[in-house]
Amino acid sequence: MVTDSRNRRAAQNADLRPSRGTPEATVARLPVYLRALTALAEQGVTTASSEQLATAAGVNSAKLRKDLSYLGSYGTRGVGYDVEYLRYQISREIGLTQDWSVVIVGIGNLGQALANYAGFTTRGFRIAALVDADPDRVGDRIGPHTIKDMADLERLIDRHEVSIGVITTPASEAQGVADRLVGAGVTSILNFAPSVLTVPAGVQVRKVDLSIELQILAYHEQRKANLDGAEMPPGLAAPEPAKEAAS
Amino acid sequence: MVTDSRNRRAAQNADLRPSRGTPEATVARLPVYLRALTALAEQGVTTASSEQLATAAGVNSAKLRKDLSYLGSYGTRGVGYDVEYLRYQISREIGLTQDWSVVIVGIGNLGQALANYAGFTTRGFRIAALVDADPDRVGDRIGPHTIKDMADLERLIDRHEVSIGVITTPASEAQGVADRLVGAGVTSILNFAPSVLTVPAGVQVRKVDLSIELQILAYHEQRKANLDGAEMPPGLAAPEPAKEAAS
DNA sequence: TCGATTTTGTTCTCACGTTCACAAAATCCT
DNA sequence: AGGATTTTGTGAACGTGAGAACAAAATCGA
Repeated sequence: MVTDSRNRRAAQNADLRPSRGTPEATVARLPVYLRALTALAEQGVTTASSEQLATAAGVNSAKLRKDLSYLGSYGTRGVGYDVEYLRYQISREIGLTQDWSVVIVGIGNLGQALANYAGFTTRGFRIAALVDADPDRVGDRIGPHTIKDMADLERLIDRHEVSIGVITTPASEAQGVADRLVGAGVTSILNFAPSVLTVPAGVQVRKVDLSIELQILAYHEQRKANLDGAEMPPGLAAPEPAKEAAS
Repeated sequence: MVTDSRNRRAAQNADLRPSRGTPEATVARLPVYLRALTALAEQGVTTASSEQLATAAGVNSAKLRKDLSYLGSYGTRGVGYDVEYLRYQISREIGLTQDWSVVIVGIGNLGQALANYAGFTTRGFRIAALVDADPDRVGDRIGPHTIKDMADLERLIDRHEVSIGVITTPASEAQGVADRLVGAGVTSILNFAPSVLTVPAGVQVRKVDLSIELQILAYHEQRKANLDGAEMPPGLAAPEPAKEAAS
């Protein structure tokens, strides 16, 4: 049955759930604002205008104001934002006023780096366990943590009420690990393995891919190089498609 | 001269520079397609439909087709895409048919992890140098590389024609390092330090921030938790703004 | 040869995100 | 007190991106 496509922009949910819709793009910037506020607080600044804040966060001030307006009216016209107060409000919005337990799966170079990473143990997150499949590594200590056996994954997740999993295994293992994490009750995954994860609806996955970032930079490098040298007219760049596939 | 009546959305720049504008969102997905194609090629698949490819890349097929159409018409209707041919075309578009020299600055845990990271040394990228400011670390070997002194940064960049710099220093050092990289001719930076970089126009910066990713996950976790438990009516969530700033 | 089938390339529409611009609110100064 | 000044919060315009839908091109089978 086709829902008649005529209620074009009608029935905006603007009536049903107005205030609880913070755009994704905004959510992604809130941590940046939080960091900027923390830096200002450490400098002893108690009040900041949207202009100051925007500069510190590397965005433009209109965007910052609009972003903050989704959380509520926490500024004072003619004055600016109270640094500590806004800091608390953003922390609360993100959910950093409570602690989140994190498990890191795959303690290779990257996993170790993350376990030691200062920003990781910032207030709000607690490393509940480091897990690896290699028996030789189990028992090794990384800072204050001991590497646990992969077999205990489900038990550890349950005992420490882990809701966030970080995958730093090889790509070939990532999907299997994700399945076990989800099966054990994890509902958010941060994936560093270069592989596409399939998870049930309701499970959040974010992906960090180092080689993709590099490739995006390479693309822009190449564009710059082409512009500098011979600016070739568009449409002539492609040579005749030889199209001899390796058979 | 404007033809009067009907050009509402007319005067699209579709006439001036049509072919050379690949959207950023598309560029960011090309590496994903490339990886999917490589995986298919390794399985011996020589031809793939947009549907297959899209599934492998974790996107929907209409988006994939539209993305590929920016590069040109490299598919065959009724058949699909030749895997090897498309792989080459995307590689060329991204700029992976040439080699890019990369310098990594700051060889702490993360820097070491990156230096060893397999995806990093994928075809297209070459680690030209590892650099650290700590004299104790200079001379240490990481795989096939030797850590060089920070003082030699400019010389190394020049000698190896480095165009891409990776910053894995503490946040406090990041801007200074960026300045030196740019001064020495680097035009693309991948920044892992949690700090906002200011660079001249024309220099590309991409940022990878682990704690931000975690915080975004936390936000969604909290939303899920709030929905499960007591769905509080919007507008009542905020307690009275106590607003006692630390004076 | 010609129709049936497959699958691409592209158009159109809608949703989302960004930026501008300005009224509303708060403070400051005379 | 009241006008000038500062700065927020937001409405509106604009631009980019996503997805549905379909015509055009290629193959296949009779």
